[in-house]
Amino acid sequence: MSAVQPLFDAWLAHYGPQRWWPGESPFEVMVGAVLVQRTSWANAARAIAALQERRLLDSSRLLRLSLDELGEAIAPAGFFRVKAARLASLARFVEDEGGIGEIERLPTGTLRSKLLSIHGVGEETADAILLYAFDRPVVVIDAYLRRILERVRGSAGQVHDDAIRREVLSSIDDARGLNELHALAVIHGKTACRKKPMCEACCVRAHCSTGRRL
DNA sequence: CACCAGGGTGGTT
DNA sequence: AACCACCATGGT
Repeated sequence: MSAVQPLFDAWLAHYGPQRWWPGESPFEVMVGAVLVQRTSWANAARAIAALQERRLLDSSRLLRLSLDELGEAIAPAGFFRVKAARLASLARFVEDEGGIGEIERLPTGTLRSKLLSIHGVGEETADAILLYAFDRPVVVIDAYLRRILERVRGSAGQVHDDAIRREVLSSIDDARGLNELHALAVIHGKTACRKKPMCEACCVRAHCSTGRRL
């Protein structure tokens, strides 16, 4: 019996469909996935807007810029020196693969391995790119989802990512649902009570003991 | 003032 | 394998 379905149903009913990711092209989504690392979406969005204004949401054009210039453009997203290098390696990957059109043809497992080989792309970023840029049915596991599932499971000890993947996929296995699940987990984590670990009422019921509503 | 935000890397134990 | 410091801006 999976604990995921009741959470998904409650969140969807309460918050409504989120329809992530706000991005017009796969490359823009990839860039956004890096820029938002450990950063609020509001700040990442400013950096994306700055790139858009300079017509840099294009791998070949982005590669022509120096890291200093790139860093200056994305400064609002924070960690700008690190992220400038990561965007450059992302753009180089797209160019080396022959463009987004070629990347779209790769099988999900192959694409995931390639994404993970990019410097600055870890598991969460790779899975977010697979799901939101390329519409692949993968589970995006972030700190929110881990925290929530650990609490719902109740038992001590950490829940391994592969166990989370299997449990989620037993209830939700299509890209559309997995898209909503991750978005709703983030929205819930930002708006519901922040007790660590989250109380069960926050996760499952219509209210939580701190008085903030689900 | 402290704490957080849609992580990942490199170094140390 | 499990920590740890570090990266940096903007909002609350």
